Amino acid sequence: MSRTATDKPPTKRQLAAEQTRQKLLDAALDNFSRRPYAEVTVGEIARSAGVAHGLLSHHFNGKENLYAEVVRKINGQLRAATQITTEGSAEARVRRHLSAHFDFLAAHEDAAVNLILRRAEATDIAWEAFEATRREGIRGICALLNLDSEEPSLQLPMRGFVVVCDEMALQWLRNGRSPSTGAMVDFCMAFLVGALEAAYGLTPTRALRAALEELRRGRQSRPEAPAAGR
Amino acid sequence: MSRTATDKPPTKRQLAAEQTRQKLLDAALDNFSRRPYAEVTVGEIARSAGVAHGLLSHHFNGKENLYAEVVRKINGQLRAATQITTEGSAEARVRRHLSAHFDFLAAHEDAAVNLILRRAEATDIAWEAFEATRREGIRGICALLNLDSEEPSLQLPMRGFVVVCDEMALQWLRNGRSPSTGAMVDFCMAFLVGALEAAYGLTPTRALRAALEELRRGRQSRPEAPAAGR
Amino acid sequence: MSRTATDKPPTKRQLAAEQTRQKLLDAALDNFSRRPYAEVTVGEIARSAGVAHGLLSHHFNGKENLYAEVVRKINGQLRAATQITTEGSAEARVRRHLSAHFDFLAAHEDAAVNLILRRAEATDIAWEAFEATRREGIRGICALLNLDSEEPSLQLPMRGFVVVCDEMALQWLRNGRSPSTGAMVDFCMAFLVGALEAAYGLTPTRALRAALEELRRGRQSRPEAPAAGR
Amino acid sequence: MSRTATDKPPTKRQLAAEQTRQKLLDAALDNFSRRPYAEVTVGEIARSAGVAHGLLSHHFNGKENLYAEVVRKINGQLRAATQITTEGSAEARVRRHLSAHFDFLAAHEDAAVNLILRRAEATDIAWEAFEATRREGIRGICALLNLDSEEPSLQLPMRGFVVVCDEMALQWLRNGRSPSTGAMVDFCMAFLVGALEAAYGLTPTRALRAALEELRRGRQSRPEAPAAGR
DNA sequence: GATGAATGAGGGTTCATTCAT
DNA sequence: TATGAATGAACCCTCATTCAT
Repeated sequence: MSRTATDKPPTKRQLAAEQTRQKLLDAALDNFSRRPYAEVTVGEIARSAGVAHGLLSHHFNGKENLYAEVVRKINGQLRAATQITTEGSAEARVRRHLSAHFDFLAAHEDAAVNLILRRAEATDIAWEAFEATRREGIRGICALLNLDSEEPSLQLPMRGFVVVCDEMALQWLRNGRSPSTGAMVDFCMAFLVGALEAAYGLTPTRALRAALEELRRGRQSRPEAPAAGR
Repeated sequence: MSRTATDKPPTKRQLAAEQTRQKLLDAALDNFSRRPYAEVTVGEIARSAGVAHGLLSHHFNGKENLYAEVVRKINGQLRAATQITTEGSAEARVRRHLSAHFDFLAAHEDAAVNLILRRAEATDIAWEAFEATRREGIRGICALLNLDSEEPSLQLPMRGFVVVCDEMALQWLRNGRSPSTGAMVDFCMAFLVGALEAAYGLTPTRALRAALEELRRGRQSRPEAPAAGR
Repeated sequence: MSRTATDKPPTKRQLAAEQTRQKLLDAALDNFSRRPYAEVTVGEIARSAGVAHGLLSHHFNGKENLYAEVVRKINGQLRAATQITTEGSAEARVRRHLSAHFDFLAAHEDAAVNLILRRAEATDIAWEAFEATRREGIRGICALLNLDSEEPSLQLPMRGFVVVCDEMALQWLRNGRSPSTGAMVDFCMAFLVGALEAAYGLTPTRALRAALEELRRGRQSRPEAPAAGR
Repeated sequence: MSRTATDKPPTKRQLAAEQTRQKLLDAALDNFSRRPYAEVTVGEIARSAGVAHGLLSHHFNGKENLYAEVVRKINGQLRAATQITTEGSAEARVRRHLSAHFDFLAAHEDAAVNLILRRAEATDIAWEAFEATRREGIRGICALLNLDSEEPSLQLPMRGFVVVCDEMALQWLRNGRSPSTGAMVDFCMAFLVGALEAAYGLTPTRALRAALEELRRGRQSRPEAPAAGR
């Protein structure tokens, strides 16, 4: 499917075909961002892309697969955008991660609402793509906190956490991005603590305790935020 | 829906009509519980109900409205099922509320998954119904904690809270209802604290502090749960 | 599906619906008579019938079924047209039967060519209809000759016989119906003798011998036909 | 097909092209043997052949022509396979011819059913190929019997004869090749007599009488077969 | 000669809704 | 109120063919 290292250099035609594929993908991203799956027709997508609608099946083997590809694409972009540097404390890095997350969503509002935050079921095949994004999000946060994202007791709480971030982001976008990104991050951090405590309540591990203390320490060093529970 | 305050006793025809309406509503609830909106046809619903499909438009003015009605119905049932007695502490009552919530979801699994937890957008008109449920859920929790659900600083965190409960419930149902309802409630309570702290972080009100202390008090009296933040 | 004796008299609407059904059926018969299955579109049929094309699926559940219905219809007509009186010798009755057969084919030339003589496979479901016609044809001839059409040794020869009649009829229609119907019948009779002798060769039964003698007797009493094998 | 009498030795490219052509032709024969014309796509054929589907139009000028070519090819093979030696009486040679016919059909069952016996109309251009086969078959039999296959009075009966052989062969293949080839040949011979008598009935020529006597003589010398008309 | 990307007409079917009965 | 025949827009997909490379 993808060209390997031993491939001959792509010919002009292959290049053109790839371009067409991208045009279709972009057009689909655009359309699916604005209207629900069922309301977007392949004809519209092809028209947006300026190509014959038959090409859609040629390149993507049907509307469903194209949709899934779109979801994968936007989520890949999200993942790339939330890769953050390793500087600073874990808490600081989580904050930067979340901040980048919100920035990305704000920069791709339509796509964010319809292809990231609201996981419209659409179709089985796309569902997989949604799930992958979610798992990836959890893995990212866990890594920053030195937690094992596969740990069973973390599954539910972390899922809850990412979902809470998404839902709040959704409302935030609807509200015209108020309150500030910083406040949104604060909210998320509070929920993150809640999530970890939930997990800790079920199975109190050393790693969890360390992560929680890390988060608390970070919070205290930010004087504008009230000390927890005091 | 229509009969006014001057109500004459309903004629036989009105009675029969109401029965037909209910048959359609029940059939629709059943069908929409099992398949996404777009995959359910009015023909199927009418067939399930054993009536002519033309009646669907007659009684509900179209598929969309019927769907919204279905969402309203199931959510009304949910609301009724989570009305709890006023005994005990606020914390205890919140727990009972959540417990009842999970029980209801477990008892109506299909409907829960498709009509409550996953707010398939479906259509603008149904979206309203989903939103109403969510608002109602928030109001319920707030009332138990003596909080004003209209308070702006509570909007986002509380939305996050209900959403987190729903998402975890969704996974829980998928997992065959493991872990126990009690553990699920614990999870939710931890997130509730997180939500309130998030709100308190933004605008520290007396009511919030009281609610938080209430929750902490409750938690301490349940020795198996670890003390917060230690 | 069909109304039974206890049915209430059909309402006007049922009557109208049945009329529509017939219009569709007639239009389909006409179209399928002129062009092969694959070249006839449902749109054309509906247009010919002067109704919406959606009705085609409504009444017949798809093009394939409509086609099969058409085949059944024309073959039913053929069967009706070849019911002959019981007067005369067996040989005379067979001749009348064949004569009627040719007359019918000539009167419905297009349909005959495409829906009777050339059993375009079209589709599994239509194949059944073609087969039924053939079986019926065999049964008819056998009955006239006091033969058991289920007799295994008769299967192949009789199949061959009806097929030979059909093929010759096809050429006959192509030739502008020359030679005369009488000559065509003579041809068929000769093949019928061939068929029965083939069967007799394999399993010489009394019934077969009787039938053969019957045919020979008939032939001798028609002086213009040459005595066999002299 | 193209290279003329002045033939230079074929270049490598011509050779390769011819190979491609053959690959395509073989793949097409295989595919058309298994599914009706309309259900076979050029893409499948090209894939089977392992070449680009564009080549199909290049080499054969379209699907229809390729199909006709396939019919010609298989029928050419059939013709070759039924060339028999000149030993023995006319009757014996006819039998050998028919025997070879059945053997070939059995050895190429799929192709036989779909490309020889059942003359699916497919398309005008293929029809010609089917007709040619049929004419050739008639000519072959006539030659063995010293009959002029162009004789008008023979047209219809002989057509009937070959068609009867084909139809019985079709059933025979469906029945798992029962009864034996010998019995099938017997059947055919009986029909051949029927055909010739039909022709003789219309126009009693010396050649026909000779042929009939030849066949009868052959039959008598095969004691297990009952004498005709006794 | 060979490739396969591109075309786009054309297909059959589904389905929510309407409306005469 | 109930029926279900009728409508026809809209859908996605298939596919033979073309043609630049």
